[in-house]
Amino acid sequence: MDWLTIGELASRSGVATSALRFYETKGLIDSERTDGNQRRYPRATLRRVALIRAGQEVGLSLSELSNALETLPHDKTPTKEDWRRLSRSWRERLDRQIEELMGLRDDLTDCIGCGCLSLKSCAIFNPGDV
Amino acid sequence: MDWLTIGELASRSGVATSALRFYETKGLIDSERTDGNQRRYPRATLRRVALIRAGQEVGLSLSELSNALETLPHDKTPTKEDWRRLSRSWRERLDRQIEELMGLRDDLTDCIGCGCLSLKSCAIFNPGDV
DNA sequence: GTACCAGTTAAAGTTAACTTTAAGTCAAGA
DNA sequence: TCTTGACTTAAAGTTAACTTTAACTGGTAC
Repeated sequence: MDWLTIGELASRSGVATSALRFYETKGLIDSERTDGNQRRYPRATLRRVALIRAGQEVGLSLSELSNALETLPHDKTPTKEDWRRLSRSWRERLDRQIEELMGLRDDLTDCIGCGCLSLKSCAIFNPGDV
Repeated sequence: MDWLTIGELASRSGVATSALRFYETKGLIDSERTDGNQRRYPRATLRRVALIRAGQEVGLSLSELSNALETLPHDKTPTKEDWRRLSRSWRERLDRQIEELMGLRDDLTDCIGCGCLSLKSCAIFNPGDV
């Protein structure tokens, strides 16, 4: 197995070293140390970091990600089942998010059409569907 | 014209009084004062606050909103043209956001289908389309 | 051996969007 | 008059997700 320094991991993942250290304090990733106390990451960490960034895109917080990734192995490739489970739940989340934004867009479109200067009847102005 | 106290504005808009005062420090809304130094808001502020919340939903920051609202009258209903301009630009923003999320969802769907354990070829793992 | 870059740590700083706190004022009801 | 409850302010606190800083160590090129 070949190991990555924090600088290598940073440049390959596009995530700053400071962020990687930060992730480590949060338990999202972990590392071995050399004799000189430097971090060395297994290759699988590259994937793990990519997952973290993808998860953030989906709108997950680091602590939610921490829970989600808890079930995945730190030092090797996750199984198909691991990945299937994760990606399915993220997809559902994305679906909900898109749903929500599209609803808002529809409301907005209606408003453009109608001029929508009535506070009482406008969907945008009455988010709780009053 | 009848005026709203900060408490009334808060309960009608669903925004905390502390947030309303905060908005005022940011110049997003403004108020008159009574002899006893209490804030009184014109009715139009209700709409303005609703616009702020809607804008936030669309993903705008308060400072972006501050710019967007700068062109609107503080103390009366915006004209159709004011509103048309605003809602159109917000709609475009929403379109882009939805576009982006749908792209991510497609990638994710592909990944579910393929098991997607290859770091090299996976769209999720290679956000920059590598 | 000396320069220099990559790495180490703990602690403080950053930004957004508020909330909380503390200490005080004002208006209305019993 | 006394007591609430709604209001006022400035200043400090909160949370997330990091970044920056300062002071130090380790490894490599010349």
